[in-house]
Amino acid sequence: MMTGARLSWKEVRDRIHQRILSGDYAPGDRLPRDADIAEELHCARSTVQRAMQDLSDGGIVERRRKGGTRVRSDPVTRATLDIPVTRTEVEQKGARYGYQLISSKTAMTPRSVTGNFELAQRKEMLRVKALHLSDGRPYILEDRWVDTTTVPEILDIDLTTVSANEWLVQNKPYSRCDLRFYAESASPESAELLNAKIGDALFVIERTTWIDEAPITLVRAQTAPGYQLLTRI
Amino acid sequence: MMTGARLSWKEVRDRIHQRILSGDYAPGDRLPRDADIAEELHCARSTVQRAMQDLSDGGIVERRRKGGTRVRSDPVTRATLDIPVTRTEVEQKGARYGYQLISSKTAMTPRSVTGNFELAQRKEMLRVKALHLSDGRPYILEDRWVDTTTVPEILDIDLTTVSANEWLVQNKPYSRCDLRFYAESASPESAELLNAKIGDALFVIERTTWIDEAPITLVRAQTAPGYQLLTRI
DNA sequence: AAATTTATTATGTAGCTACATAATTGTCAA
DNA sequence: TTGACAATTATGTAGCTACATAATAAATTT
Repeated sequence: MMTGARLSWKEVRDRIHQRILSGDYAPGDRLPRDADIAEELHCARSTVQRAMQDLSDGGIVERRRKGGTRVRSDPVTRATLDIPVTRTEVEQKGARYGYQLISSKTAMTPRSVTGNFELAQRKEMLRVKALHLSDGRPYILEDRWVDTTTVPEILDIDLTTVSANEWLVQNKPYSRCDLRFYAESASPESAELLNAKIGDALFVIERTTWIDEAPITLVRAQTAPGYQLLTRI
Repeated sequence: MMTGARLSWKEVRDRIHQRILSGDYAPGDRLPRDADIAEELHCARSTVQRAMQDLSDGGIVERRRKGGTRVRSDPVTRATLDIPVTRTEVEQKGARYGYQLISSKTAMTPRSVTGNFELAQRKEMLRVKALHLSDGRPYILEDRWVDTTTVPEILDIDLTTVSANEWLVQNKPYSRCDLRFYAESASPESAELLNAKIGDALFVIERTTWIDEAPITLVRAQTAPGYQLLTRI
């Protein structure tokens, strides 16, 4: 990684970050202009620019034209999450993946669903319930609505052999995705399917996707007790 | 945004993304080399490089030297989360922020804590319990361990007036942060403090931070019933 | 003194070149 | 056939220039 003469933009970034960490620049302080840092570190302004841009993306500093760069005085913890296809998630843990379709039928969406999609009107969609298994044990219970106007092909898919999760993600890329995380008590139905006790605290991942403005799917994925979501390294 | 003659790297990115979305390039397919795309779109290779890098960061494509660029065949949902200081979070919702210190005393860390910090030995740390309020109602109950070797100053801070959350984030920047999300049933103690019922499903945010290799703090933040974490737009 | 316009300044972006690096492919000898 | 080495190739990075853009500061007018 260019350990010799020239500094890479990542090295520049880390040096500047280090100065912030060590207290050289405190929250709210203004940093020197890119050009001055470049001169000091004997590198090009474009290198400093890339480094600063990365620190800005990471929520470490704030940059404004003419105003310069300053250390964020209201720091946020910014994290990146990866949510893979459930099959992959299970297999990456070295477990055997299993899948069961519970039900699949068209129905009128409740208001909570149209609300999530930011639709004014309720409409008919395909509702698919399915269970993902890890080494034969319940892992994730998903309750999904698929917009059959946007994705009519879903009606021809045999969802007993391919999960909607997998099929959609492989065949219907989305341009927008909203995620929502919360906790919920297990209903009698969920508890039975997830092999949990009624009232157990379940971690829920809710995902809504669109292609342009058109809804694709909304999933409520209830995870089995003990499930944890970690930030990627 | 340079709508005229030249294409910005974001426009290039969006065009390539669009082709993937429309099915021109399917998962697993190899895209043309940067130079060819540059020629086709009448822009510089560096512009395509920036666009591709962004798509790669976003988990849309995979790039390998010599191997070229291909559409990820195992797509992941990648999301960015912002977790602000609790005060800011409350105030951004237009609510009045409140804070109560419950307890603060040094104690021997249990194994679960040292495990999170990746420490071999148990050690004495400061344990701080506090309640964050939104419009006077319980919002987040935090149970925190602070490494007094790394952050000895914390012992001189009056934690009845300043929350450890705020003081640490303003004064002790971290170089590494691990996050963990899960659901948990309310214990009798938590239920009372959070104004919830015993056994209610609570959403928990667990955060561990380090400066270089040295532990700073580990917080278990139990949120009040109804709390939801959303991805930033 | 307030409002408007103009100049200044720091960051943002695009284009070009040159070279570094990692993978793969091809060649040749043992 | 296999192993080692060399050539090729596509991406990655750094440096430079030129100009765009936004925000502030200064100057000017009302």
